[in-house]
Amino acid sequence: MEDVARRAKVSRALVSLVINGSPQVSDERRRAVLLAAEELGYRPNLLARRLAQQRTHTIGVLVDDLRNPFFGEVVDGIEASATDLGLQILILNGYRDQQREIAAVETFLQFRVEGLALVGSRIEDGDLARFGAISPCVVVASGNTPPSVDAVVVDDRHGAQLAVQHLVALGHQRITHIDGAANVSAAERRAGYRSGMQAAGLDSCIDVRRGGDNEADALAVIDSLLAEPHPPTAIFAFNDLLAAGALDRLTNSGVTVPADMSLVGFDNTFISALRYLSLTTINQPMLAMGRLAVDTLLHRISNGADEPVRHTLQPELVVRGTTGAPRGEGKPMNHTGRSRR
Amino acid sequence: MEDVARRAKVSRALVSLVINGSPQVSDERRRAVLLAAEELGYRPNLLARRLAQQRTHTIGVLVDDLRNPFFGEVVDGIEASATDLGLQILILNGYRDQQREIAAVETFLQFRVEGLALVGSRIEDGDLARFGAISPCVVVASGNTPPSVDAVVVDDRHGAQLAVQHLVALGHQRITHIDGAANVSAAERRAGYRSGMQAAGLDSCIDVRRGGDNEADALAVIDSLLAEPHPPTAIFAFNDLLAAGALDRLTNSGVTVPADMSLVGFDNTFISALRYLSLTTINQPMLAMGRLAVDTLLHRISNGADEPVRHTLQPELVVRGTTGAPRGEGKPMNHTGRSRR
DNA sequence: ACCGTGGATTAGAGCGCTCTAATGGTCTAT
DNA sequence: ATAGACCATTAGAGCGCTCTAATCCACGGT
Repeated sequence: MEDVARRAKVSRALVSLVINGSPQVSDERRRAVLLAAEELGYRPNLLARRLAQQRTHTIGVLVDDLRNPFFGEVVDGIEASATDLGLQILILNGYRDQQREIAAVETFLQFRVEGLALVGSRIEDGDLARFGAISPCVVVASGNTPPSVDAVVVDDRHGAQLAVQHLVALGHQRITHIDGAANVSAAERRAGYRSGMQAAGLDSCIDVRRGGDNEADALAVIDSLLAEPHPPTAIFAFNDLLAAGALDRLTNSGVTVPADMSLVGFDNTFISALRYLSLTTINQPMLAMGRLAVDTLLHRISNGADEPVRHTLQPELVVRGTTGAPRGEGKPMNHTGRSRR
Repeated sequence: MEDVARRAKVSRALVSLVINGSPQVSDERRRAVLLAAEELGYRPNLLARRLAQQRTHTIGVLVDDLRNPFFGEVVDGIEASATDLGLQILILNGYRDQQREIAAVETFLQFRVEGLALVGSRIEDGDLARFGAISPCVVVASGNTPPSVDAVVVDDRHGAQLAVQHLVALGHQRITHIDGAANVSAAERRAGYRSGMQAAGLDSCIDVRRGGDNEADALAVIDSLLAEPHPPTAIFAFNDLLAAGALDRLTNSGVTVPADMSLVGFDNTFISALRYLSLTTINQPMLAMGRLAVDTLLHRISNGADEPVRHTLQPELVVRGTTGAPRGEGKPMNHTGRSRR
């Protein structure tokens, strides 16, 4: 900077003004500075600027699992909205590990980020409260209900109800839920399934099986289901991956989907949209969640320590090819069933 | 820091020493400082540290498309290796756009990163050379051959040859390639397909169709292929997504895979591993590429401006369920063909 | 000729840390 | 007792920038 100033025959302060696009610089000087900067290959030091400015214009985005397409899309929403507002985002991956997530937040804090967005975080409420006291903080897409910081979540319970309602409308009664075990949103979706079944007067058909969060977790469940004397006619899985695993095992066992068995996933990740799977699922408004997270953060930044707010977005049913009427029961059979290998 | 020093009744310098874990601090003072820091909730300012240190311990990782699982895995390799070495990584998404990628690199440079890893970058060689002159720089997984900076790539040509060899060994002759159009690695894979066919004496069967990089791009190609009087018995697609699209269109058209048609993808992304697809594909050693990228960067950092090096890793064939012998031709028919819906 | 005005420019302190060189203090050898 | 050595501690400059307040310099009005 010194060098640029000397070369342009102005003071360092003037260089700073030019770099920051101040209007009160004569065109003549501005050109001189720009030229000198160009010639010297000058690039302002962001570290120094931020230190001096006492502002970082940065929000820290912690992603529980960067490889999860669901979270990836939320991050895209955050980034889009943040860059619109001239904020930079700093992404750190939590690798599905609470300790690493806490460490990541520490890093953000040391960086003096102006806000924290925790996407799918596993951090517990106590720590959350601590962080929230230091920096504006919003939790995104974490099923548990953190009362101490702002949150942007989707109504998992309602999503599960939508799935059940869809199946019931098609004429299904014996609908089994393969759950998400200890995953963040699992409890809510389980509850939604239960209340959906009850609302349809199907209390006696309620059947929850322990699943997990990936493809393989569905396999054994399907096997045991098919071995039973009276298997269900429909399955609602905790997420798309589980549904994909179920689909594989079902078709390999000679069960035709959806003619013999209907199948609903959750999340509407791109794998459910793969034509070959064409999974009926429940969509979460991922981009909207990301945007809303930034808005919430900004609101918190300007309005200080009000009560934490909680934004709940609504999921939507996405009907694709894995659901239809049950065979010989309820409504007349739906023969859109795709013929596959 | 001032406050901590005062509270612990020591100088600022001593606080700095304690924070940095210097061995030459008496236990007594160390404890006093740590206590004071704890009580005050002191968190060192990373910006200031780095400015003063003149080192950032950070490498900038530019990802062409963060949502692409292939790149995601490369980044994981980079991160794992970097954190082992005490380096922080800064991730920026290029959104498949050259302008945004260049802007991202600018940001990295302003941050004074100590190295640049460009994953799947679309930045051209001229700009690359410019960046490489400013900061150590390694290009990862970009098919084009940048002579001016270090590179870690996979041998796409060989990968394509492996695919062809596999199909030929099964007895296929009419093998069509659905290419990647203008994508970075498309030309190399095309060339590998061609040379593989030639090596098998199948020059006359060479058939390249224009594809793209996603599922939908395969649809029209399959339609026209099936409309022909003498369709191929096998298809080698530019990537897994394209193969997934092909698989869908084929099965929907009543073509059984692999009995009537074999199919090979490329990348070994997790979608090819989905049981329901079970795609034969070509694996790229993604984690290894990430690690090697960091090694290369470190080597460049310590060894300065030698000639650029180019590390080429070898791809591998992963046989799954979409390939088998052609019907009634070559070797006896392979009936592992999965029965599906 | 003088003052006031307002825009362009600059001096210089300060952001929070690190790091070198200097200082102080204790211990051992003479 | 004294010099030397060695360790723990500290003073203070410096990292590259921003930002406030001060300065400078026309210019117009009286």
